[in-house]
Amino acid sequence: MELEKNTLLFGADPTPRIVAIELGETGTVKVYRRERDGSTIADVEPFHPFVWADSDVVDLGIETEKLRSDLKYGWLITVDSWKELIALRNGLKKAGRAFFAFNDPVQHYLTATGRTLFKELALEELKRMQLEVLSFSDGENDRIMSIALSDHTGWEELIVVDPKNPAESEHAALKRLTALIKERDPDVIEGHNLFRFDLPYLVERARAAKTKLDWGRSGGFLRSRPSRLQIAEKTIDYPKFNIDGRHFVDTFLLAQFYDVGMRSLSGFDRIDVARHFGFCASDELSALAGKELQRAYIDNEERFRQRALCAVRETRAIADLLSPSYFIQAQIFPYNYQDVIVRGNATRINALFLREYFRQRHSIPEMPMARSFEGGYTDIFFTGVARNVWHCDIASLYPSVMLQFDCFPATDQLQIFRHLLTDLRTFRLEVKAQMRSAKDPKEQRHFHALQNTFKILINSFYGYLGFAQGHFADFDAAARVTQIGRDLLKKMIDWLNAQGAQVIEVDTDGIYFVPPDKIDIGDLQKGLAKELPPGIEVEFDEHFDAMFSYKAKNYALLTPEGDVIIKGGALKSRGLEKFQRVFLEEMIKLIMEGKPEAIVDLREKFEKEIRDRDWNIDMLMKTDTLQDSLDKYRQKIAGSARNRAAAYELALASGRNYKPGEQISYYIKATPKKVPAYEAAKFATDFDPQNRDENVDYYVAKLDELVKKFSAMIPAPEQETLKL
DNA sequence: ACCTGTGGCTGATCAC
DNA sequence: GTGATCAGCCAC
Repeated sequence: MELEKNTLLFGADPTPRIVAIELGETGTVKVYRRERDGSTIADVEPFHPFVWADSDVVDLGIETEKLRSDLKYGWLITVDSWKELIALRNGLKKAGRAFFAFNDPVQHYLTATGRTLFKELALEELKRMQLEVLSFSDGENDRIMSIALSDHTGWEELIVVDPKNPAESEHAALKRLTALIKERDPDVIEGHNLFRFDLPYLVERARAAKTKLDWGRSGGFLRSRPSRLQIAEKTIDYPKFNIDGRHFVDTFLLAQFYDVGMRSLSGFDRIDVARHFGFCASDELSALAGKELQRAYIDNEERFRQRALCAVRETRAIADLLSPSYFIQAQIFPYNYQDVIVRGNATRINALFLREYFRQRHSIPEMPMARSFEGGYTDIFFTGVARNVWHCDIASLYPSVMLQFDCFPATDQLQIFRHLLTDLRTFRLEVKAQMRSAKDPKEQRHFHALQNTFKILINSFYGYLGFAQGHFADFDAAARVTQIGRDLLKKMIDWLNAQGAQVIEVDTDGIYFVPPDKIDIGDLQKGLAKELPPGIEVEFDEHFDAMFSYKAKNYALLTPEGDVIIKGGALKSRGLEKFQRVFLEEMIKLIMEGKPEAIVDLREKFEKEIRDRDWNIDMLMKTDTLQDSLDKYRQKIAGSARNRAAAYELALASGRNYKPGEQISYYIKATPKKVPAYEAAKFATDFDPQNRDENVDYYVAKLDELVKKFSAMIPAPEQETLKL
C-alpha cells in the first residue's frame, strides 16, 4: 500500500499544497494553496463546525444526526458558522446536556473535511521568514534597536532604528516590517523566543508608536492569549500568538522538544543551540551583548549590523534542522502547523481517532475514569565493576506486546488503534529501507525525518492508553501491557541466570549481564529467543568492556573503543555542578579501566584547582530551571507548601519578571557564617573574575562528599571484581 | 486552557 | 542527627 493513500494517517481528502487555513466571512474558511509557480491562491470554502452530543436534542429545537453504534456521544450536531457553534455550545451547557466539541476552528475544518496541510508540498516550497528583534534599554528608554529579517531563499534585510531620531524612526521601522511581511507573504514566521520576547515586544512598541501590526494574510491583526505547554517535566507558560493565514514557529520551543530526547543542550538561548549544532556564526559576534551591543549600536558600528544579521541566520539554521519532522506531522494531523508543534503526542493520536470516527459517522466514547497503574520492571542485582558485559533488549517492547496480546482500547469499536499501529510499523520499516537506498542527501534527510516521526508516534501509543484525556484511553489495557512486559523481562532474567549468566541491571525492556564462561553469544541469543512468544524479538545489541553499576537506572559503560557512556541522574544530572560531573566521569573511567589507585591524585588535583581558583565560574555554577511562576513560588512559601530555593530567591531579588521555563545559573559565594545555600547564592553573571568570591570550602566539601559517596564502590586491590 | 505513561535517585530544606 | 517532603532531573 502506498503511504500517502493511508487515510487513517493522512486523512481522506487528498487536496494538495494547502499552506494555511483561516476563518473567513461568516460560514466560510479561506484555504490558501501554493501553486506550482510559487504563487499563493485562496479558495473560499464552506465551514461546518460540529458538536458531539450524548442525546437527541430535538426537544431543544436542534436538528441532529444519529451516529452508528451505542457509545456515549452518539449524536452529531452540525452548524454553519463559528458564531453558531459558540451559541450552540452555550445552549447545550445551559440545558445541562453532555457534549464534546473542539475549541479550535482549524481542527473542526480539517477533521470534518479530512484535509491536512502541506500534502504534495516540499519543505523548500514553504515560505519561511525569520525575525529577530534587538531592543535598547537604559532604564529610561526602552525601544527597538533593530529588526533583522531573512527568509528561506536567503533574502535578508536589517531595519535599524536611528538612535538620533528614535521615535519617528521606530514608527517607520514597524511600518517597514509590516510592509515586508505583506510583500514577501510568508507562510511561516520563525524566531527564537518569538512568543515570549519578539512578538509581545513588537506589540508593546507598536502600541507606543500608535501603529498596527496587521500581518494577517487578509489583513487581520496579531492576537495573543495565555497558553501553557508541557515539555517533559517542564511546564512553560507563554503568550500564544496567532495571525490569520500564517504560522508562528518559535525555535526556542523546538530546542526544548529536541532536548527531551537528547538531553545534550547546555542551555536554550539561541547561542547555546547554535553552538551545539556547530553553526554559531562567530563566538566573538555572539558575545557582543548587553551594554557593549548598545554602544556599538549608538556608534553605528558595522559589527552591530553583523551581530543582528548573525542572529537571524542562526535562527534560520536552527529551524532548518529542527522543523522537518513537524512539517511532516502537519500532513498527518488535523492541526495547524504551529499547533502540531505544541500539541502533545497523545493529544495528536486522539485527533486521529476522532477524525476517523467522524468520517465513519460513528459514535465516540466518553473518557474513562483515570486510575494509576504499575509501570515497567526495574531492578539491580550487582553493584560495582563488572567486565565483559552484554546488553540485550526486546525490540519495541510495548508496541509488540500490544499487537501480540491484543491490548487495545475496549471502546475502539472500529479497531483504529490496531490498524494505525500496524500500518505505522510497516511504513517505518519501508521508509527506513528507502532511507538506506536513497543517494541524494536531501532525500535521505527527508526519509530520516519521516521514519523518526513514525517512531515517535509508534512509541506514543502505549502512553495513549494511559492518557486521562484520551477518549479511547484504557487503563486496564495499559496495565496489561506493563504486566506482560514485566513478566517477559523476569522470564528472560531467570533463563539467563539458569544458563550461568550474571544479571547486573534491568530496566523495562533491557538487561545488562555477564554471559557464562565459554559460551557462544549467538547460541545464547538463539536459546533465549526460543523462550519468548512469537512477535517478541530479543536483540543482543551491544557489548562493553566494563560496566560500573551504581544504582537502579544509574550506571556507566566502557565501550571497546574506550568511550565512557554514563546513564542516570545520580551520575550526570544537570543538578550537579560541572566540576562534579567532570570529576565523576573521570573517576568512573579510572575505576572501569582498573586504575582506582589514581583517584587520590585526581581528587588532589581538583581540590588544588578549587583552592587556587583556577576555573572559570561555569565549572562551579549550578543551573536550575524555574518551574513555578514567581508569584506561585511566593504563595507556596507563604503557605509553607515548599522550601526556599536559591534560583527563585535570586529571581525575586533581581526584580526582573522571570517566567517558568527560564534558567538561572548561580554559584555559592563565601559568607562569614554558614548560611543556607539560597542566602549565599549569587548570579553567575555577577561573578567578577578580578575579584573572586566563590566559597572555596563549600566546593571542596562537595568534592569530599562525592569521593566519600563512592568510596564503597571503589575496588581495593585485593577486593574481587566480577570477571569473566 | 492545557495536558503521553511509571519508576528511581538526589539535594535542599524543615520538622521532629 | 534523622526522616519526611518537595522539586528537579533522568531512564525507559
